[in-house]
Amino acid sequence: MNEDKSRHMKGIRRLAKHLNISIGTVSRALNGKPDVNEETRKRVLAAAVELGYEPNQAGRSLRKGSTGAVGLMIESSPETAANSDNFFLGLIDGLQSVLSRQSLDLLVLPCPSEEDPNDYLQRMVARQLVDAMILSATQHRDPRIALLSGADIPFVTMGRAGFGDSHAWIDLDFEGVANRAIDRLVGQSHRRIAVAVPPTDVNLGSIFLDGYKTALRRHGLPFDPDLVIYAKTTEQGGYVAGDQLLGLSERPTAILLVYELMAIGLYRRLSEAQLRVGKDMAVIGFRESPRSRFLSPRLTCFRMSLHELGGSLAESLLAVMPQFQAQYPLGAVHMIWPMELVEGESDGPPGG
Amino acid sequence: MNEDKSRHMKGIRRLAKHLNISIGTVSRALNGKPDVNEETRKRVLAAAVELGYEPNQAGRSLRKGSTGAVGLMIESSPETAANSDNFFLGLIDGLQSVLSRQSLDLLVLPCPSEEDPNDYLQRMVARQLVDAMILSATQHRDPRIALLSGADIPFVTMGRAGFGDSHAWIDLDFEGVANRAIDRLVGQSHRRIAVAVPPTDVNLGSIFLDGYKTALRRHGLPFDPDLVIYAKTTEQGGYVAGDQLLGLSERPTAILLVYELMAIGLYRRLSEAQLRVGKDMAVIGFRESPRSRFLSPRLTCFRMSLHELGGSLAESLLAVMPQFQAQYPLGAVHMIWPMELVEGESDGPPGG
DNA sequence: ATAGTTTTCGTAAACGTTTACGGAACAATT
DNA sequence: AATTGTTCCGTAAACGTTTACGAAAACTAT
Repeated sequence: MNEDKSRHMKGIRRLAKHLNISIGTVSRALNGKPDVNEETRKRVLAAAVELGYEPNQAGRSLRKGSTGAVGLMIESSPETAANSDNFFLGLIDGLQSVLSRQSLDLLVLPCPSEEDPNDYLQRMVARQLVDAMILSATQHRDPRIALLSGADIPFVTMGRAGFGDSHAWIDLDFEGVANRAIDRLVGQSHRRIAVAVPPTDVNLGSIFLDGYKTALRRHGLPFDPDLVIYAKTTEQGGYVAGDQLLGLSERPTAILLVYELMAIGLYRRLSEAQLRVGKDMAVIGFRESPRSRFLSPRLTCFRMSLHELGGSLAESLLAVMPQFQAQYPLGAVHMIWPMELVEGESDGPPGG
Repeated sequence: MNEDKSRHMKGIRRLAKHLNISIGTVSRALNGKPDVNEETRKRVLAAAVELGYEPNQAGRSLRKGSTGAVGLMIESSPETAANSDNFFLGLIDGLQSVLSRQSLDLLVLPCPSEEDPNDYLQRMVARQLVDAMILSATQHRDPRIALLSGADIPFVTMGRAGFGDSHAWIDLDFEGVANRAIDRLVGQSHRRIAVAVPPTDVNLGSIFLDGYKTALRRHGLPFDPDLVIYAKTTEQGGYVAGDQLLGLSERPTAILLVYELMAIGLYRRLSEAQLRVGKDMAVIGFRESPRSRFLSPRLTCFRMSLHELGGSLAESLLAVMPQFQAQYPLGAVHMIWPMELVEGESDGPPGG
């Protein structure tokens, strides 16, 4: 060929020169357009790998108006870092497994802790480096939702937001977990059951609390506000939750944690008070982690597949992206993600 | 103004029409170029916020050949998810704090577990959506390094790679930690000290092991290959490391963990064997986490600031980016990140 | 052989920026 | 008044793609 002439060129132009055809044809060949001879398409594809050609994303998305990437916004503050733990990495893997089937790339967009999440999201959206967004850790009445709706960019949120919630979302089954945990504890003849939640402005806390209350009511048990312990969803939070638990005048015999991570701190605080977890105090956690199986005693908690959750999240995102609605005709999905009880040794009848 | 006429336009053109000036001037005003009247610059800036203008990234980077973003490549396999824990989120926050000062954005690029990391990196680089890369979890002789060097894209790695290592890197002080841990244990009159490392093809393992060996030699203690336990760096890995430990004919009195996470599994295994951590078996971990303070007994381990590490990583990246070498004239930094001992209750003289 | 159809390809415009270049306006110097 | 310099701004080309359009070529059917 005339590699001599194509040597100094770049991009698709180089490829075209190399093959002695026009750049239009090269582009069509690479993009699987129908009006190109199969023979030449083969030659183009072969030359592409030979020359290591990859289309320039800037040029492509400038012309197409779409980027072939979706964004996952996370917050990287030390606070979230402690909480979210390995949650995101598991989720990401599930997201990719579905997105890659549509040759969509995932970009994780971490909002700096110094910047306002709204400003950050606004900037990212305006820059148009993704076609759609996944929002994690949505707060009650999260303003980011209005922003994305207004900008008319497809998105899905991990977590309800408490509006009419007409947008697509998936949320964990906080009510179900609270219900089944109470059922189990009451079945073990516990009567005074505490619950640890983050401050109620966090969405998940109030939902969990609602589940807790209705479950108590269902069993004819009174709701005692003293038994609601507000604490951070960290190891440290679990420890201070333990503090508060021990300080109660009429000590409960069981406690429900909205975050599995808190168990570590709680375990320590209880052992400092010479209380045996599972005997003197029943503990049930929320989401299972590799950790919970290796605590002693093993933590009773609820299992879910992060990978599958990520997959469903991706599918529900595709369902609101115009390009993919033919393949994923689901509409805006609203989904409560089911969780499965994992029996440990951290609960049991009061008094052992 | 003639908003009527500018209504239907987009981008910088809209702004220009709105102000009745040329798009060239608008662009220069926004980019802080000197040849623009301060008066008009003010008007442009004001109009930009008024109309909520954000430059289109595709157009900009197509023209400039740079994107204003740097990438952090991570791997999202379930394996890494378990290991890396909250490592990345902490790191990211530190990275951002420095990068944002240069108005650089950070894009986290998670390699799907199904895709070959090299192919993925190649794709991302070729797409030109970042100006520079940060590689995490570099392996021994990591081929990604050759790839980036060849593509002539600035990068820095988190972890040595064992080549000549002429590229910029920062790595944790595995030798120092191993040395000081051994010093401490020997000072507590331990003589048989085990060490748990991942399979040696992982870079950090062999370095840690080297530090362990030289420290033993320094104290005139023999190196016994039986005391090197190969295990995964997870809770599960800590548990099976405990298994192996207990199975040794001549049981050591102390063990050194290359990963703090393993402590949870090890604690459990030891308690199952009725051994008291810190009395019957001294345990020293590697990197401190919020967790280690709430284990009982508290884990003796080594502390570092993820935030500062991220900051240094970002600075050393800027130092190899041509655009910023004036401000960060460091050259290619090779840095061993220092760590500080945190005394817990998990070690002590043999026999309590 | 002609007209119509299909297949295949080249041409050129467009996407939204940035920037080299040159020109206009004005001030300062001779 | 002519020259030089400075300040500011508009024009237009470029970046690497994709794609609407039309034309040439190759069939098909009359």
